[in-house]
Amino acid sequence: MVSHQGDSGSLDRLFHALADTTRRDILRRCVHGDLSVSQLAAAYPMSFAAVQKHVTVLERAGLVSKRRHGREQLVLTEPEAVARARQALDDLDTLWRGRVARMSGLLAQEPQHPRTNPGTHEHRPKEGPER
Amino acid sequence: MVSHQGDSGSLDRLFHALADTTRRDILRRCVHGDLSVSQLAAAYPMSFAAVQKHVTVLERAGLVSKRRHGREQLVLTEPEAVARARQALDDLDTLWRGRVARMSGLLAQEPQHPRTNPGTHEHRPKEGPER
DNA sequence: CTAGCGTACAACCAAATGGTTTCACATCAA
DNA sequence: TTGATGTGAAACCATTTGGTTGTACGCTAG
Repeated sequence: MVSHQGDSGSLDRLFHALADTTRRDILRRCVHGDLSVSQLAAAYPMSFAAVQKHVTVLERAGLVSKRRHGREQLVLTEPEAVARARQALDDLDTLWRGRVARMSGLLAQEPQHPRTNPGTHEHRPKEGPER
Repeated sequence: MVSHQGDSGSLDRLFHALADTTRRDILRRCVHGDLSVSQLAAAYPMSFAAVQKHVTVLERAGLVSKRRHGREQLVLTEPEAVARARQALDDLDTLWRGRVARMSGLLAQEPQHPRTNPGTHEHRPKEGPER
């Protein structure tokens, strides 16, 4: 497997869309698909246009679709896009697991290159400076 | 159990760090943890400082850690952070699945309350200049 | 010790982001 | 028809991002 993802730009858009609290909240609210953009907008302390932009970002990432209902647009989250994002993370994890398996497999025949095995690595050496 | 993640800002940082092809590639290269920042930088068509900034973004998101080896800094990806991101996606998916189950189960006795009060939903509306 | 490498950080710049207000256009209700 | 409502898109602004170059500093090699 390790499906090497085709389009990196689409993944960029996907993760970028997920990288905002408001947008993730919109996704959560729209699993039912019965909220219009304006109903959605009423739930947030920002303008209608701002929420509309968030929805547009989600739409271009494939994370939601819109369905007309009269003059309203009902927003519906697309679980397949979420699955695509998860697949990318799974690929990373698989890579990591592969590394572990390979390490334990080669441990016998790779007799300790002086500083190859870090052993216990400490967690979070320090907090990076504010940028 | 749908662990409602505590810090939204940390998830923002996580997904933002993942939303760049170069950074995802760095993550892939650093599963083995034996590459220094300058070795890493040699692999990309940009300056050392640019790669260093990418590493900093990954570090602040918790996706990599650095380990000093002499005068070099070896970069190591942290699979636990990847798991955190995946957990967030799983929560979304669970929500979606729950919706399907609930719909087929409760369709008879839940006659569509038109609009749930927007104000009562906890949303954590981005306190302060967090962005 | 001195030279050089690897790293960190600052200053700077163009472009993108996230927000605002405003205007235009459909569509529904009366 | 008239008017209110829902949506979309533009212009604009402040801040962030992603890149550059330059400089300072720690560590290792000779």
